[in-house]
Amino acid sequence: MGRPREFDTDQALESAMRVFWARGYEAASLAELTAAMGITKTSMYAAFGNKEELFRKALQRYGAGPAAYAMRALGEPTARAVAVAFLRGAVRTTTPPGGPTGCLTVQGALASSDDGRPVHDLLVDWRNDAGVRLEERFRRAVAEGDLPPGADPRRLARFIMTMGFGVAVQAANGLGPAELDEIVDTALLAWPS
Amino acid sequence: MGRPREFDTDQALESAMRVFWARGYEAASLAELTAAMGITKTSMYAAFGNKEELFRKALQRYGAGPAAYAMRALGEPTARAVAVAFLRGAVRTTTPPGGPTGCLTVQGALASSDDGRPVHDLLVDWRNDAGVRLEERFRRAVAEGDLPPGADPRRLARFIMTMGFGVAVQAANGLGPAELDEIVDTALLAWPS
DNA sequence: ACGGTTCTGCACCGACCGGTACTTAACTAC
DNA sequence: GTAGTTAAGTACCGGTCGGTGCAGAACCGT
Repeated sequence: MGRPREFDTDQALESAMRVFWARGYEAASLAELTAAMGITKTSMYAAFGNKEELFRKALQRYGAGPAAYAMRALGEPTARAVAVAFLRGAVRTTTPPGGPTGCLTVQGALASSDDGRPVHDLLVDWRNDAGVRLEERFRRAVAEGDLPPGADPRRLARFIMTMGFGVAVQAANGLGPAELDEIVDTALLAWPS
Repeated sequence: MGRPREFDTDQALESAMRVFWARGYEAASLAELTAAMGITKTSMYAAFGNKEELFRKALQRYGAGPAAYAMRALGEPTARAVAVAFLRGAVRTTTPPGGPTGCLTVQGALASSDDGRPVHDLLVDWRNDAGVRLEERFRRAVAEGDLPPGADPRRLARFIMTMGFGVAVQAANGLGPAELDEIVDTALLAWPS
Protein backbone atom coordinates (compact mmCIF):
# COMPACT_ATOMS: atom_id res chain seq x y z
CA MET A 1 0.00 0.00 0.00
CA GLY A 2 0.97 3.63 -0.38
CA ARG A 3 2.14 5.42 -3.47
CA PRO A 4 3.86 3.03 -5.86
CA ARG A 5 7.49 3.50 -6.81
CA GLU A 6 7.87 5.18 -10.18
CA PHE A 7 11.19 3.60 -11.13
CA ASP A 8 12.60 0.11 -11.47
CA THR A 9 14.96 -0.57 -8.58
CA ASP A 10 16.87 -3.27 -10.48
CA GLN A 11 17.40 -0.96 -13.39
CA ALA A 12 18.44 1.91 -11.11
CA LEU A 13 20.85 -0.38 -9.28
CA GLU A 14 22.35 -1.49 -12.58
CA SER A 15 22.95 2.15 -13.51
CA ALA A 16 24.51 2.87 -10.12
CA MET A 17 26.76 -0.17 -10.47
CA ARG A 18 28.09 1.14 -13.77
CA VAL A 19 28.87 4.53 -12.28
CA PHE A 20 30.69 2.95 -9.33
CA TRP A 21 32.51 0.72 -11.81
CA ALA A 22 33.72 3.65 -13.88
CA ARG A 23 34.40 6.10 -11.05
CA GLY A 24 35.16 4.06 -7.98
CA TYR A 25 33.28 4.42 -4.73
CA GLU A 26 34.40 7.79 -3.46
CA ALA A 27 34.72 9.57 -6.79
CA ALA A 28 31.15 8.61 -7.70
CA SER A 29 29.11 11.52 -6.38
CA LEU A 30 25.48 11.21 -5.38
CA ALA A 31 24.69 13.76 -8.06
CA GLU A 32 26.18 11.60 -10.80
CA LEU A 33 24.76 8.40 -9.37
CA THR A 34 21.21 9.67 -9.10
CA ALA A 35 21.42 11.34 -12.51
CA ALA A 36 22.40 8.00 -14.04
CA MET A 37 19.71 6.22 -12.06
CA GLY A 38 17.11 8.75 -13.23
CA ILE A 39 15.89 9.49 -9.72
CA THR A 40 16.37 12.13 -7.05
CA LYS A 41 18.56 11.81 -4.01
CA THR A 42 15.48 11.49 -1.83
CA SER A 43 14.24 8.49 -3.76
CA MET A 44 17.67 6.89 -3.64
CA TYR A 45 17.87 7.23 0.12
CA ALA A 46 14.35 5.85 0.56
CA ALA A 47 15.06 2.88 -1.67
CA PHE A 48 18.67 2.00 -0.83
CA GLY A 49 19.55 3.58 2.52
CA ASN A 50 22.66 5.62 1.80
CA LYS A 51 25.66 5.76 -0.51
CA GLU A 52 27.51 2.94 1.20
CA GLU A 53 24.46 0.67 1.19
CA LEU A 54 23.91 1.50 -2.44
CA PHE A 55 27.47 0.41 -3.16
CA ARG A 56 27.05 -2.81 -1.21
CA LYS A 57 23.97 -3.65 -3.26
CA ALA A 58 25.71 -2.66 -6.47
CA LEU A 59 28.61 -4.93 -5.53
CA GLN A 60 26.19 -7.77 -4.90
CA ARG A 61 24.69 -7.20 -8.32
CA TYR A 62 28.17 -7.08 -9.83
CA GLY A 63 28.97 -10.44 -8.30
CA ALA A 64 25.75 -11.98 -9.61
CA GLY A 65 26.14 -10.38 -13.04
CA PRO A 66 29.41 -9.34 -14.65
CA ALA A 67 31.56 -11.23 -12.13
CA ALA A 68 29.50 -14.40 -12.13
CA TYR A 69 32.17 -15.95 -14.32
CA ALA A 70 34.27 -16.49 -11.20
CA MET A 71 31.73 -18.77 -9.53
CA ARG A 72 30.93 -20.44 -12.84
CA ALA A 73 34.57 -21.23 -13.46
CA LEU A 74 34.70 -23.28 -10.26
CA GLY A 75 32.29 -25.72 -11.89
CA GLU A 76 34.70 -26.68 -14.65
CA PRO A 77 35.76 -30.34 -14.57
CA THR A 78 39.54 -29.90 -14.27
CA ALA A 79 41.80 -27.47 -12.43
CA ARG A 80 43.25 -26.29 -15.70
CA ALA A 81 39.79 -25.70 -17.13
CA VAL A 82 38.92 -23.74 -13.99
CA ALA A 83 42.00 -21.55 -14.40
CA VAL A 84 41.31 -20.98 -18.08
CA ALA A 85 37.64 -20.18 -17.55
CA PHE A 86 38.50 -17.84 -14.69
CA LEU A 87 41.04 -15.82 -16.65
CA ARG A 88 39.04 -15.76 -19.88
CA GLY A 89 36.06 -14.58 -17.86
CA ALA A 90 38.17 -11.86 -16.30
CA VAL A 91 39.20 -10.69 -19.75
CA ARG A 92 35.62 -10.54 -21.04
CA THR A 93 34.26 -8.78 -17.97
CA THR A 94 37.00 -6.17 -17.81
CA THR A 95 36.57 -5.27 -21.50
CA PRO A 96 32.82 -5.10 -22.07
CA PRO A 97 31.78 -3.67 -25.45
CA GLY A 98 29.48 -1.02 -23.98
CA GLY A 99 30.58 -0.61 -20.41
CA PRO A 100 33.36 0.59 -18.12
CA THR A 101 36.73 -1.11 -18.46
CA GLY A 102 38.48 -2.79 -15.58
CA CYS A 103 37.03 -4.50 -12.53
CA LEU A 104 34.67 -2.88 -10.04
CA THR A 105 36.20 -4.78 -7.14
CA VAL A 106 39.70 -3.59 -8.04
CA GLN A 107 39.16 0.04 -8.95
CA GLY A 108 36.23 0.55 -6.59
CA ALA A 109 38.45 1.54 -3.67
CA LEU A 110 42.05 0.32 -3.98
CA ALA A 111 43.09 3.40 -2.04
CA SER A 112 40.70 5.64 -0.16
CA SER A 113 40.27 8.35 2.45
CA ASP A 114 39.28 7.43 5.99
CA ASP A 115 35.63 7.87 5.05
CA GLY A 116 35.93 5.22 2.39
CA ARG A 117 37.61 2.73 4.68
CA PRO A 118 34.55 0.49 5.21
CA VAL A 119 34.13 0.04 1.47
CA HIS A 120 37.87 -0.43 1.02
CA ASP A 121 37.82 -3.25 3.55
CA LEU A 122 34.71 -4.73 2.00
CA LEU A 123 36.48 -5.01 -1.33
CA VAL A 124 39.63 -6.44 0.22
CA ASP A 125 37.50 -9.17 1.74
CA TRP A 126 35.67 -9.72 -1.53
CA ARG A 127 38.90 -10.21 -3.44
CA ASN A 128 40.43 -12.44 -0.78
CA ASP A 129 37.28 -14.56 -0.61
CA ALA A 130 37.49 -15.15 -4.34
CA GLY A 131 41.05 -16.37 -3.86
CA VAL A 132 40.03 -18.70 -1.05
CA ARG A 133 37.28 -20.27 -3.14
CA LEU A 134 39.75 -20.83 -5.96
CA GLU A 135 42.19 -22.36 -3.51
CA GLU A 136 39.54 -24.76 -2.21
CA ARG A 137 38.69 -25.80 -5.74
CA PHE A 138 42.36 -26.51 -6.49
CA ARG A 139 42.74 -28.42 -3.24
CA ARG A 140 39.88 -30.62 -4.36
CA ALA A 141 41.65 -31.03 -7.70
CA VAL A 142 44.75 -32.33 -5.92
CA ALA A 143 42.62 -34.79 -3.96
CA GLU A 144 41.00 -35.95 -7.17
CA GLY A 145 44.39 -36.47 -8.81
CA ASP A 146 43.57 -33.71 -11.24
CA LEU A 147 46.64 -31.77 -10.17
CA PRO A 148 50.07 -33.33 -9.46
CA PRO A 149 50.49 -34.43 -5.83
CA GLY A 150 53.22 -31.86 -5.28
CA ALA A 151 51.08 -28.93 -6.47
CA ASP A 152 50.39 -26.15 -3.97
CA PRO A 153 46.70 -25.16 -4.25
CA ARG A 154 47.09 -21.93 -2.33
CA ARG A 155 50.03 -20.83 -4.42
CA LEU A 156 48.27 -21.66 -7.68
CA ALA A 157 45.12 -19.86 -6.56
CA ARG A 158 47.11 -16.77 -5.64
CA PHE A 159 48.88 -16.89 -8.97
CA ILE A 160 45.61 -17.00 -10.89
CA MET A 161 44.10 -14.24 -8.75
CA THR A 162 47.19 -12.11 -9.31
CA MET A 163 46.87 -12.57 -13.06
CA GLY A 164 43.19 -11.64 -12.81
CA PHE A 165 44.00 -8.43 -10.95
CA GLY A 166 46.74 -7.65 -13.44
CA VAL A 167 44.33 -8.17 -16.30
CA ALA A 168 41.92 -5.75 -14.64
CA VAL A 169 44.60 -3.06 -14.49
CA GLN A 170 45.69 -3.70 -18.07
CA ALA A 171 42.08 -3.41 -19.18
CA ALA A 172 41.86 -0.04 -17.42
CA ASN A 173 45.07 0.79 -19.24
CA GLY A 174 43.31 0.39 -22.55
CA LEU A 175 44.26 -3.12 -23.65
CA GLY A 176 41.55 -5.02 -25.52
CA PRO A 177 40.32 -8.59 -25.15
CA ALA A 178 42.57 -9.99 -27.89
CA GLU A 179 45.71 -8.61 -26.27
CA LEU A 180 44.59 -9.71 -22.83
CA ASP A 181 43.87 -13.23 -24.08
CA GLU A 182 47.42 -13.38 -25.38
CA ILE A 183 48.70 -12.43 -21.95
CA VAL A 184 46.52 -15.11 -20.38
CA ASP A 185 47.89 -17.68 -22.83
CA THR A 186 51.41 -16.76 -21.79
CA ALA A 187 50.57 -17.01 -18.10
CA LEU A 188 49.00 -20.42 -18.54
CA LEU A 189 52.36 -21.78 -19.67
CA ALA A 190 53.18 -21.71 -15.96
CA TRP A 191 50.36 -24.11 -15.21
CA PRO A 192 51.50 -27.55 -14.02
CA SER A 193 50.88 -30.26 -16.55
CA MET B 1 66.76 36.86 -2.68
CA GLY B 2 63.70 37.30 -0.55
CA ARG B 3 62.68 35.46 2.60
CA PRO B 4 64.20 31.99 2.68
CA ARG B 5 61.96 28.92 2.69
CA GLU B 6 61.58 27.46 6.17
CA PHE B 7 61.07 23.85 5.09
CA ASP B 8 62.90 21.27 2.99
CA THR B 9 61.07 20.86 -0.33
CA ASP B 10 62.49 17.38 -0.91
CA GLN B 11 61.38 16.25 2.50
CA ALA B 12 57.95 17.79 2.06
CA LEU B 13 57.60 16.16 -1.36
CA GLU B 14 58.55 12.81 0.14
CA SER B 15 55.79 13.19 2.71
CA ALA B 16 53.28 14.19 0.05
CA MET B 17 54.26 11.20 -2.04
CA ARG B 18 53.52 8.87 0.84
CA VAL B 19 50.08 10.37 1.38
CA PHE B 20 49.25 10.08 -2.33
CA TRP B 21 50.55 6.52 -2.21
CA ALA B 22 48.31 5.55 0.66
CA ARG B 23 45.21 7.52 -0.34
CA GLY B 24 45.31 7.92 -4.09
CA TYR B 25 45.20 11.29 -5.82
CA GLU B 26 41.64 12.42 -5.23
CA ALA B 27 41.16 10.97 -1.76
CA ALA B 28 44.30 12.74 -0.54
CA SER B 29 42.97 16.08 0.70
CA LEU B 30 45.07 19.22 0.83
CA ALA B 31 44.49 19.26 4.56
CA GLU B 32 46.04 15.80 5.01
CA LEU B 33 48.80 16.48 2.51
CA THR B 34 49.93 19.75 4.08
CA ALA B 35 49.62 18.32 7.58
CA ALA B 36 51.97 15.49 6.59
CA MET B 37 54.29 17.95 4.85
CA GLY B 38 54.35 20.16 7.93
CA ILE B 39 53.47 23.31 6.00
CA THR B 40 50.41 25.42 5.28
CA LYS B 41 48.37 25.37 2.11
CA THR B 42 49.78 28.74 1.14
CA SER B 43 53.33 27.46 1.32
CA MET B 44 52.42 24.39 -0.67
CA TYR B 45 50.87 26.47 -3.44
CA ALA B 46 53.86 28.81 -3.51
CA ALA B 47 56.33 25.93 -3.71
CA PHE B 48 54.54 23.38 -5.90
CA GLY B 49 51.80 25.20 -7.83
CA ASN B 50 48.67 23.25 -7.04
CA LYS B 51 47.50 19.79 -6.06
CA GLU B 52 47.92 18.31 -9.52
CA GLU B 53 51.43 19.73 -9.91
CA LEU B 54 52.28 18.42 -6.46
CA PHE B 55 51.15 14.98 -7.57
CA ARG B 56 53.19 15.17 -10.77
CA LYS B 57 56.28 16.00 -8.76
CA ALA B 58 55.49 13.29 -6.23
CA LEU B 59 55.13 10.81 -9.10
CA GLN B 60 58.49 11.90 -10.47
CA ARG B 61 60.02 11.31 -7.06
CA TYR B 62 58.31 7.94 -6.85
CA GLY B 63 59.85 6.94 -10.16
CA ALA B 64 63.30 8.03 -9.06
CA GLY B 65 62.96 6.40 -5.64
CA PRO B 66 60.71 3.47 -4.78
CA ALA B 67 60.04 2.60 -8.41
CA ALA B 68 63.62 2.94 -9.59
CA TYR B 69 63.83 -0.84 -9.56
CA ALA B 70 62.02 -0.83 -12.91
CA MET B 71 64.72 1.12 -14.69
CA ARG B 72 67.44 -0.75 -12.85
CA ALA B 73 66.02 -4.10 -13.92
CA LEU B 74 66.50 -3.14 -17.56
CA GLY B 75 70.24 -3.18 -16.97
CA GLU B 76 70.35 -6.87 -16.10
CA PRO B 77 72.38 -8.95 -18.56
CA THR B 78 69.70 -11.42 -19.68
CA ALA B 79 65.99 -11.15 -20.40
CA ARG B 80 65.24 -13.64 -17.67
CA ALA B 81 67.31 -11.67 -15.17
CA VAL B 82 65.43 -8.53 -16.23
CA ALA B 83 62.09 -10.23 -15.62
CA VAL B 84 63.21 -11.58 -12.25
CA ALA B 85 64.66 -8.26 -11.10
CA PHE B 86 61.55 -6.42 -12.25
CA LEU B 87 59.12 -8.65 -10.37
CA ARG B 88 61.24 -8.96 -7.25
CA GLY B 89 61.56 -5.19 -7.24
CA ALA B 90 57.80 -4.86 -7.54
CA VAL B 91 57.37 -7.13 -4.52
CA ARG B 92 59.80 -5.13 -2.39
CA THR B 93 58.38 -1.76 -3.35
CA THR B 94 54.75 -2.73 -2.82
CA THR B 95 55.48 -4.13 0.64
CA PRO B 96 57.79 -1.62 2.31
CA PRO B 97 58.37 -2.22 6.05
CA GLY B 98 57.39 1.28 7.09
CA GLY B 99 55.31 2.62 4.22
CA PRO B 100 52.06 2.29 2.32
CA THR B 101 51.39 -1.02 0.61
CA GLY B 102 50.70 -1.33 -3.10
CA CYS B 103 51.90 0.83 -5.96
CA LEU B 104 51.37 4.57 -6.27
CA THR B 105 50.97 4.35 -10.03
CA VAL B 106 48.25 1.70 -9.71
CA GLN B 107 46.17 2.93 -6.80
CA GLY B 108 46.85 6.61 -7.47
CA ALA B 109 43.90 6.97 -9.81
CA LEU B 110 42.72 3.68 -11.35
CA ALA B 111 39.24 5.16 -11.42
CA SER B 112 38.44 8.82 -10.88
CA SER B 113 35.91 11.61 -11.24
CA ASP B 114 36.11 14.00 -14.17
CA ASP B 115 38.27 16.33 -12.10
CA GLY B 116 40.85 13.61 -11.64
CA ARG B 117 40.97 12.73 -15.31
CA PRO B 118 44.29 14.45 -16.07
CA VAL B 119 46.02 12.49 -13.32
CA HIS B 120 44.26 9.31 -14.36
CA ASP B 121 45.59 9.71 -17.88
CA LEU B 122 49.03 10.59 -16.59
CA LEU B 123 49.19 7.31 -14.71
CA VAL B 124 47.88 5.33 -17.67
CA ASP B 125 50.73 6.75 -19.73
CA TRP B 126 53.22 6.06 -16.97
CA ARG B 127 52.23 2.41 -16.75
CA ASN B 128 52.16 1.96 -20.49
CA ASP B 129 55.56 3.59 -20.88
CA ALA B 130 57.02 1.13 -18.40
CA GLY B 131 55.64 -1.69 -20.54
CA VAL B 132 57.11 -0.22 -23.69
CA ARG B 133 60.56 0.06 -22.14
CA LEU B 134 60.35 -3.54 -21.02
CA GLU B 135 59.26 -4.54 -24.50
CA GLU B 136 62.21 -2.74 -26.06
CA ARG B 137 64.58 -4.51 -23.68
CA PHE B 138 63.13 -7.89 -24.61
CA ARG B 139 63.31 -7.05 -28.30
CA ARG B 140 67.00 -6.37 -27.82
CA ALA B 141 67.27 -9.71 -26.02
CA VAL B 142 65.81 -11.51 -29.04
CA ALA B 143 68.30 -9.72 -31.29
CA GLU B 144 71.11 -10.75 -28.99
CA GLY B 145 69.98 -14.38 -29.04
CA ASP B 146 69.19 -14.11 -25.37
CA LEU B 147 65.57 -15.06 -26.02
CA PRO B 148 64.44 -17.78 -28.49
CA PRO B 149 63.91 -16.45 -32.02
CA GLY B 150 60.18 -17.21 -31.82
CA ALA B 151 59.69 -15.22 -28.61
CA ASP B 152 57.29 -12.27 -28.77
CA PRO B 153 58.86 -9.34 -26.86
CA ARG B 154 55.63 -7.33 -26.64
CA ARG B 155 53.70 -10.28 -25.32
CA LEU B 156 56.36 -11.11 -22.74
CA ALA B 157 56.57 -7.49 -21.63
CA ARG B 158 52.82 -7.30 -21.22
CA PHE B 159 52.85 -10.52 -19.25
CA ILE B 160 55.48 -9.23 -16.85
CA MET B 161 53.70 -5.89 -16.48
CA THR B 162 50.44 -7.70 -15.79
CA MET B 163 52.11 -9.73 -13.06
CA GLY B 164 53.56 -6.53 -11.62
CA PHE B 165 50.14 -4.89 -11.49
CA GLY B 166 48.66 -8.03 -9.98
CA VAL B 167 51.37 -8.05 -7.33
CA ALA B 168 50.52 -4.43 -6.51
CA VAL B 169 46.87 -5.33 -5.93
CA GLN B 170 47.77 -8.39 -3.87
CA ALA B 171 50.07 -6.23 -1.76
CA ALA B 172 47.18 -3.83 -1.15
CA ASN B 173 45.17 -6.92 -0.26
CA GLY B 174 47.55 -7.62 2.58
CA LEU B 175 49.92 -10.25 1.19
CA GLY B 176 53.51 -10.00 2.39
CA PRO B 177 56.78 -10.21 0.46
CA ALA B 178 57.29 -13.93 1.09
CA GLU B 179 53.89 -14.83 -0.32
CA LEU B 180 54.34 -12.49 -3.26
CA ASP B 181 57.74 -13.95 -4.04
CA GLU B 182 56.12 -17.37 -4.20
CA ILE B 183 53.61 -16.03 -6.70
CA VAL B 184 56.41 -14.54 -8.76
CA ASP B 185 58.24 -17.87 -8.73
CA THR B 186 55.13 -19.55 -10.07
CA ALA B 187 54.70 -16.96 -12.80
CA LEU B 188 58.30 -17.31 -13.90
CA LEU B 189 57.62 -20.94 -14.82
CA ALA B 190 55.95 -19.43 -17.89
CA TRP B 191 59.21 -17.82 -18.96
CA PRO B 192 60.69 -19.27 -22.16
CA SER B 193 63.85 -21.27 -21.56
C1' DA C 1 68.52 52.27 6.96
C1' DC C 2 65.62 51.13 3.25
C1' DG C 3 63.08 49.38 -1.03
C1' DG C 4 62.34 45.13 -3.36
C1' DT C 5 61.37 40.40 -3.10
C1' DT C 6 59.84 36.16 -1.30
C1' DC C 7 57.84 33.29 2.25
C1' DT C 8 54.41 32.49 6.11
C1' DG C 9 49.91 32.37 8.55
C1' DC C 10 45.29 33.57 8.85
C1' DA C 11 40.95 34.26 7.24
C1' DC C 12 38.13 33.56 3.71
C1' DC C 13 36.06 32.22 -1.12
C1' DG C 14 32.42 29.72 -4.00
C1' DA C 15 31.41 24.98 -5.06
C1' DC C 16 30.26 20.69 -3.98
C1' DC C 17 30.01 16.84 -0.61
C1' DG C 18 26.63 13.28 1.67
C1' DG C 19 22.40 13.56 3.86
C1' DT C 20 17.58 15.31 5.41
C1' DA C 21 13.02 18.02 6.77
C1' DC C 22 9.00 19.06 4.73
C1' DT C 23 5.39 19.57 1.44
C1' DT C 24 2.82 17.47 -2.13
C1' DA C 25 1.27 13.57 -4.92
C1' DA C 26 -0.38 8.89 -5.68
C1' DC C 27 -1.94 4.96 -4.11
C1' DT C 28 -5.06 1.25 -0.75
C1' DA C 29 -8.45 -0.06 2.66
C1' DC C 30 -12.61 1.02 4.45
C1' DG D 1 -15.15 10.30 0.59
C1' DT D 2 -11.73 9.84 3.79
C1' DA D 3 -7.83 8.24 6.74
C1' DG D 4 -3.49 6.02 6.40
C1' DT D 5 0.69 4.98 4.00
C1' DT D 6 4.44 5.59 0.98
C1' DA D 7 6.93 7.97 -2.87
C1' DA D 8 8.64 12.30 -5.19
C1' DG D 9 10.48 16.93 -5.43
C1' DT D 10 12.32 21.05 -3.46
C1' DA D 11 14.95 23.43 -0.70
C1' DC D 12 18.06 23.21 2.62
C1' DC D 13 21.73 21.47 6.35
C1' DG D 14 26.73 21.66 8.20
C1' DG D 15 31.10 20.31 6.59
C1' DT D 16 34.79 19.90 3.54
C1' DC D 17 36.77 20.55 -0.96
C1' DG D 18 40.68 23.01 -3.73
C1' DG D 19 42.28 27.50 -3.98
C1' DT D 20 43.37 32.73 -2.70
C1' DG D 21 43.79 37.82 -0.79
C1' DC D 22 46.13 40.08 2.35
C1' DA D 23 49.09 41.56 6.05
C1' DG D 24 53.27 40.88 8.26
C1' DA D 25 57.89 38.70 8.64
C1' DA D 26 62.53 37.56 6.94
C1' DC D 27 65.78 37.91 3.82
C1' DC D 28 68.68 40.56 -0.28
C1' DG D 29 71.39 44.48 -2.54
C1' DT D 30 72.41 49.10 -2.08
